[in-house]
Amino acid sequence: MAKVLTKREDNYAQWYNDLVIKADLAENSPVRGCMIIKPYGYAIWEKIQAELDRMLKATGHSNAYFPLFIPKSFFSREAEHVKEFAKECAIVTHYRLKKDPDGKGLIVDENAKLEEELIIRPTSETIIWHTFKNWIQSYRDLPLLINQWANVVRWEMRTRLFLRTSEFLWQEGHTAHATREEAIEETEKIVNLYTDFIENYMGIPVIKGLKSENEKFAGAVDTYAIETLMQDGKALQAGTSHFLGQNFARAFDVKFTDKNGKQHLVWATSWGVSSRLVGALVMAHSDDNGLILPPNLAPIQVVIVPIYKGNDELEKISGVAEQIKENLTKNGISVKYDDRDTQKPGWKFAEYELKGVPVRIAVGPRDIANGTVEIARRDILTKEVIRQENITDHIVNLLKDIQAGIFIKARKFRDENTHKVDTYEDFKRILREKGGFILAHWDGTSETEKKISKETKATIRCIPLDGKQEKGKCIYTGKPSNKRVVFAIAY
RNA sequence: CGGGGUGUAGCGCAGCCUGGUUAGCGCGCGUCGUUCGGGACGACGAGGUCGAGAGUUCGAAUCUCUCCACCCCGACCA
Repeated sequence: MAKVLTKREDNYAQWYNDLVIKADLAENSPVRGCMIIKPYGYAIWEKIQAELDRMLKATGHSNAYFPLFIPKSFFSREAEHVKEFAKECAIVTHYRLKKDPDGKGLIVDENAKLEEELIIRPTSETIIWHTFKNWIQSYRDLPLLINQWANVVRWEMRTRLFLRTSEFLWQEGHTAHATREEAIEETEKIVNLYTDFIENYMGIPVIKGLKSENEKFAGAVDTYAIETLMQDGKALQAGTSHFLGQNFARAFDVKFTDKNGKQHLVWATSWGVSSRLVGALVMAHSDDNGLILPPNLAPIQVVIVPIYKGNDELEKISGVAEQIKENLTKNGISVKYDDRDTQKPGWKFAEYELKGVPVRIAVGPRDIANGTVEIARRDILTKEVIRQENITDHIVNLLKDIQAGIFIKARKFRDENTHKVDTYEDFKRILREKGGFILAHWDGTSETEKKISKETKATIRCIPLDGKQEKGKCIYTGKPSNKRVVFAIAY
């Protein structure tokens, strides 16, 4: 037993760290707060990317690329924006090094100071809106629907692999529209697109909603968010979509001429999901034996492990295994046949379990004699023996079952850990004893929200979009409220 | 930036308090043999500027001082 994980119930945070490292997803880098994403972890990110990219293109968005560096002056243009991001920016001040005259190392060449410092993008609204000014003149140029896949840097105090790192990978969409209604429609379209992706590909149920004033994006009129619940009862924001109103158009003077020759400021949105989703995927489904990956995002969906003594046996087994692999591959399934003789079967079983491969097929001498294979599913750890001739259909259906089962299990967990409370005492008790999402009435003021968050660490995750209107009293102030909001302790 | 802690082989650690041959252990790694249906076993082997610098001493991983790095807890956050 080489790679044992901390048990979730002993220390959930440690379990997560162990898992990310032992499943070869990522490791810490020499640079504080930054991670090295290893091939297996990156393969998951690539699956996420590929599907989202397809969905975004299908809804009319085009990819482009904007610079990593943003002139400092761009930042000051939008007041709210600068206020929020100023405290976590990395800044480039010089462009040259020179030999240290006193030693062997290198030092910054003070003669190579930049006239205007460059900020490493924490997000790209400013440089994009600076550019959009030149791209947009007429209503004929609208809507403008741009996405970019990029890295960004936010100088974080405390970091955790995938969940919060100083540098992370994401996609950021930036759109411009002629009307307010159209921009809001775009903002909502993206929230729904993210929801579709996270529920149907990642297998994680979400709550869609609006952010409160305190929690919304700096520079946005409204922020829509999708919130997910992790196995330890903490919430994780999985994606955001912002209706920016005319704030950035005003700051960067982006106007268009309408059909009647009149000039108007354009309406904007921006939205993104990040490599944090990999962390969500790990925390939402996995168990004490390792990762559990939904088939739709698993880099390897099926692994075939031969069990043999000697080359004669291996040859026979390989004949069967290669045939199975070929048939599955024809059905669009990604299969790995692991015939390495450097590792034992038991070692391979444990390794693929740790890495969350949804289905394992074992083929040994008994199977050759009987015309069977052994099939093990990762999510519920069951094994069955089936006839070789039925295998392709069986696996196709099994992968569908696993995908559905993972989602149903996560949804059941989410539902069981969502509580309605009507008093502040119950609120604190549930938070302490169970965690999870708490649906409670709130008087709508930032002041109350801040007090609750200071006293309990719980924040308003969102004001649900599909929440029913319901008369009630704020759990903190007793003032009237007509809708419950979602509270939780969040990542 | 406050409060706590840790730096010894690729990884995880012991040794330090009470200085003394050649600095140990587990995992991992290499070779050979037996194994192979849930992380095999045995034998042999390779691998170290003990975070850095200065000091005390006949002698420092061990004592003293300075510096550096990282981790955990708080304030910030996708």
